[in-house]
Amino acid sequence: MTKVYDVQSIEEKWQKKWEQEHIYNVEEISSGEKYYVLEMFPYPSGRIHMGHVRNYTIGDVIARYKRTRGYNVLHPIGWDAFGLPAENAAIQNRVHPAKWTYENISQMREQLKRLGFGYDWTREITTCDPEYYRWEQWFFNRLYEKGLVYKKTSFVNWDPVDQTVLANEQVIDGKGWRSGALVERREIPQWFLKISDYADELLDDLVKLEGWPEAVKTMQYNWIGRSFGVEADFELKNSGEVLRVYTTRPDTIMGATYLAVAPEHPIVKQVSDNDDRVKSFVKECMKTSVSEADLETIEKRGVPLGINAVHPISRDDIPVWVANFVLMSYGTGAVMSVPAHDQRDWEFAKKYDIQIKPVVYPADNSELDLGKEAFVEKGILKNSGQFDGLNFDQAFEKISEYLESESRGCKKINYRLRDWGISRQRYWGAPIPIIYCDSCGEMPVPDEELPVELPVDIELDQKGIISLSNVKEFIETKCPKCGGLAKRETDTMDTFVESSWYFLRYASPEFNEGIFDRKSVSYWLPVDQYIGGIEHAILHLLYSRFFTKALRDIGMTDLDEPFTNLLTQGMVIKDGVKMSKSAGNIVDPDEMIEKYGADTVRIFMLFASPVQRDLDWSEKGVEGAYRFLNRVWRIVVENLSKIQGINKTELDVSALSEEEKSLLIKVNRTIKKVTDDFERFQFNTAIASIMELLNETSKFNAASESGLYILKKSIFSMVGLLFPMAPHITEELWQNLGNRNSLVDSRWLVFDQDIIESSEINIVIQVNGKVRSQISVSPDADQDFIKNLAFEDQKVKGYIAGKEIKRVIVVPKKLVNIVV
RNA sequence: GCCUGGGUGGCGGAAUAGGUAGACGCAUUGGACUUAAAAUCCAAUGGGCUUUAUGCCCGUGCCGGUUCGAGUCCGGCCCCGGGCACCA
Repeated sequence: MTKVYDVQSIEEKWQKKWEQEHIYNVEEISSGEKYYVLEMFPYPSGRIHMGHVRNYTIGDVIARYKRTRGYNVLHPIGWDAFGLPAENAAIQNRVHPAKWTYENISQMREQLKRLGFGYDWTREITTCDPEYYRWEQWFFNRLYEKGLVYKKTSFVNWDPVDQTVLANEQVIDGKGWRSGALVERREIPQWFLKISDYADELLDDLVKLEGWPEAVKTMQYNWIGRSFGVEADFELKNSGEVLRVYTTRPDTIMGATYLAVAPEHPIVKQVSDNDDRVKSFVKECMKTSVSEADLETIEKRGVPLGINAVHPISRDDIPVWVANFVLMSYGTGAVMSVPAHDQRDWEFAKKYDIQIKPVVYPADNSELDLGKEAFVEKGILKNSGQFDGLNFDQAFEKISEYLESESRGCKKINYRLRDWGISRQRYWGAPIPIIYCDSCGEMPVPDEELPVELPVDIELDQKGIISLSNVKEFIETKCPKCGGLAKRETDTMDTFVESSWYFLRYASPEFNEGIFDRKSVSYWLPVDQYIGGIEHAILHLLYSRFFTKALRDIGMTDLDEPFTNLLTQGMVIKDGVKMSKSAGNIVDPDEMIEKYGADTVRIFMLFASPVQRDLDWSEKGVEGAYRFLNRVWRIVVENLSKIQGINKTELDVSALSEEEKSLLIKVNRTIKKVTDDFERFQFNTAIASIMELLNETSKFNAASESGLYILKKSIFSMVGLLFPMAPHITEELWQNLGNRNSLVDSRWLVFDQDIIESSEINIVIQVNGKVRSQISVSPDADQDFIKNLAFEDQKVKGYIAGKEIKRVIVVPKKLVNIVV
């Protein structure tokens, strides 16, 4: 064994060995339990970044730990390979997206291997491979058959100079990122998946996800946003048409003093043709991006449409406005505005001098002051005719009943969740398998003609842009029904479609008779532990849940939910901001590996911060991790010859010296602590406690055979506990310690509870809640005994002398508090 | 704007069910070893006070509350991060 910890050769040696022995490849076996641990697969952007390193280190530790606990562990990896950056690279570097993507993949694959992650590489998936997206197209057809696919128009960001659709990310301060032109909203036909059909189940099943963070569940709950309200019809005076509004506060309906509709609402068009003011306002409203954050932060503005509507209950005339804060995509695209009881309506009414009519009063009879803000709480109705005196619940019932009896409204459940628009006017994506025939209409591509392959063998144009709408050979096809000339859909699918089912494909990645082998999926799924960034809390996870349920409903699986447990990791921060190319604060993992080794980088990542929280990058911290592993190396080197011959199996604990006993207890406590921490994924404190054990072991002087045995046990324990986090150095040490087996297939360490409980425990004595003294007692000392000891304590006596003792609180095994 | 998470020494963080605030690491300072440096090892390290002690007081973003006892629970505020449906 070398004196020096030779990082590079050790890591290379073990990586080679693991790969040669295919040690991480797994199969379905009938005995024992399976465990499927999965990290969110990477987008092949070029090189691995620290965020990946963190994510995959956490996953690798869990996979290795579970394997030592006897599970049959599936730990796969793949590539989320379609997406926008590949097209940007094409434009910037004139390189074909496919070439760029595959080159990135091979580079990143090597980087992952260099970090020592134990993946089953035989299951590697690449989503831009036709053998992958073929099944996605097949699934699209099933959804189409079930009526879960439909086409409608919706808005996109349009760059009027570049004549292209822009992603929200490409709109900066309302302008196209390359052209700098003011972005417009443009309405185009697009394909949608009816996720709204699953809104109730997606919402109600959240309670079943006990292994998910509350924050993620709350965010999904609010995102789906089920609300109970009322739809009410306001008749338009000019046309007799009905304007339907949705409200969750029907109790305030008598206070409605105007209606507001979205700029895209059909009735606006009728007016804007003859009203220049409305026309220019609507045009103005179209000059924003489609992102909700932008819409919600712009100044609230509106103009009157010049038409009135009849209130469905009071029959009063109220004016109709068009306003930029009303969303066409939510409810009916029209709202009744009650300035007295809604803050946004209040501000709008103040701005445009519209009447404010209070109809709900505080239940405690306190005064209603609408001078500064709206009164938005629920209360008692007044000025509401027949509904006066009712509270919210009563008013909700009576008013909806009344509207229903007059055929002017009804109760309605609404969702904030919108259907999923999957059309992208982009090249680098999976083609949507639809054919348009002039005589037969639109239809899906028959299953036997799948995959509809994305043509890869095409040239970039002068700007580096590729568009499917220019590829004649792709577009022109024949109609599956009549055989006549027909055209293919040129939109591709949102890349979220690929990532919504990849975790199922890992169960049988080579299967070519279907989307997956049912047998394999029922063995491996659900994913026992899913790990990824908190930024995916809503979209990716919600879409994956939707796909899983839809696959179940077409009879492909029995799964209700894809991910049993979810761990959301924080970001990697440097100098106060997220580590990213755009911030210019990237630290290349390869450089760190070269300098300190993969084990050091892994240990730092795990030690610097708890997994759910953001992690501050610090090279000083990396050096600390490196020092720690060097100390581990050295303690083995220095003691190797001493402990080699020790084969003791029985220990007489009562005959041990204090020092020996103390280390023995520490070893057992550390095993317990690290085990508990691993179960909770608290790797930072697990490492801290191994460091404590190392500190105590370094000070230890083995003076007897028992002492040497305890020293050996401590060293073996440290190596075993560190293995899932630092696999290379521990395998090397393990072998040098005379073991023949690999730690990969070893069993997790056990601790002896009796030894842990054999030491005395510390009891804190407080007087009036302040710590004044401490005593040491055996763990089974009873309360009265501890109480008496506390009162006899010299320091305590000084604090309680001459004072009346009001109360004594004894918390077993913790403290005594004397209140005087 | 809406939804959501966070704020503890010089720094990263610990305190698992309301019970010793600051484990472990980094940095800094002093010492040992060395011709010297690096590496390593040992020690000190939240702030203040003076009577220098087995001492006292303050201290977990801010204000208030509950409790024998609050970093932890409750109410109100401030600041920072994540998401907002075409970045992935």
